[in-house]
Amino acid sequence: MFVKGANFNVKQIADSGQCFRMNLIEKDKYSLIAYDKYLELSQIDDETVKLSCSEDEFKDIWIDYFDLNYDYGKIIQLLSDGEDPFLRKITDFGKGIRILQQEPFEAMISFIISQNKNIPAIKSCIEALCSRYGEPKVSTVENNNTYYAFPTPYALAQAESTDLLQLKTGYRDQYIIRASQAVMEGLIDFNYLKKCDSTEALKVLKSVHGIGDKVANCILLFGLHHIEAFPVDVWIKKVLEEIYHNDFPLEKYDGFAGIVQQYMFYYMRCCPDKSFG
DNA sequence: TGCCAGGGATAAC
DNA sequence: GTTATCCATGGC
Repeated sequence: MFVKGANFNVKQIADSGQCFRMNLIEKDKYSLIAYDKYLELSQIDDETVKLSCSEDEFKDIWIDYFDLNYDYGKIIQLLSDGEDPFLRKITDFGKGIRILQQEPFEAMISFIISQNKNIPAIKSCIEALCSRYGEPKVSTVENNNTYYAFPTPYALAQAESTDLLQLKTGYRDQYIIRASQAVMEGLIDFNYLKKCDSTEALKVLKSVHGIGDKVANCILLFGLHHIEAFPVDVWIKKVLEEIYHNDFPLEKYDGFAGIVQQYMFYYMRCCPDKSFG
C-alpha cells in the first residue's frame, strides 16, 4: 500500500540511529523488522512511500510505529520560522525523520548494547542476538524468507553470560540479563513508564544496572514515546559545545526536544558539508 | 595501528 | 559533587 504525505523519508529514518534493524536492500528500498513483522519500504517520491503490508497491518502497527498521526509539519514550521540559524538548517536537512514508537523492550536492550559501540557494530550485535534468542518467522513478502523476531524478556532473562559474550556483547552481558530479569519481575513496567511523567520514568529506568542517563533517555524517546526526552551522546555533546558553547536553550523546545535532538544527530552523522553556523 | 564508537560503574579526588 | 579509569570489541 501507499502512504502519501510530506515529512516521511525512509532513508532519513533509517540513518537516524533510532532503530538498528532497518537496512538498505536496493536504491530507495529498505527492509525493517519490528513487532515480529517484516516490512519493506520504498521511497517512490518526496511525498510517497510504498509499504509491503496490508492496510490492516498498517493500521495495527505501522501507523503508530512511524508516528504518522503526529503533525511534524507544525514543529518544522516552528523551527523554520525561528531565530536559530543552525536549527533552521538542520530542520531542513532532516525534515523527513519521524520519532519511531519501537517496542520498549527492544529499545531498552538495543540501547544498552549501543553504549561505546558504533552503529554498524550495534547492528551486527543485535542481529546476532536475534538469531540466537529470537523466534524464527517466515515472511510472505518476498520468497518466504526467514527472519528472527527480537528476543522476549523471558528468553534474555535466562541467557547465559558466556553465550552472550560469543555474540560480541562485550562487558554488557550482565546488563542485558539483569535488565531482562527486571522486566520479568515487574520492576520495569513499560505501560506505567509510558503513562507517567518522563522525570519519574527516567528515574525508574536508571535504577537498572547498566542504564545511565543517555541510554534511559533513548528508551524514553524511541521506546516510550516521551518526545520531550533529549538524549546526549558524543555527537550531541559536540553540537552543544561547538555550536552553542554549552548554552543551548533547551527550555525553548519543551515538549518536543527529542525531535530537535534527532535533527541534530542526523545532521552531524550524515550531512556531507558540516559547515557550522 | 591506533583511535573512536548513540556510556556506565566504580574508585579516587 | 566532579573527574579518572576500566570495561570488550568491531569498524575504519
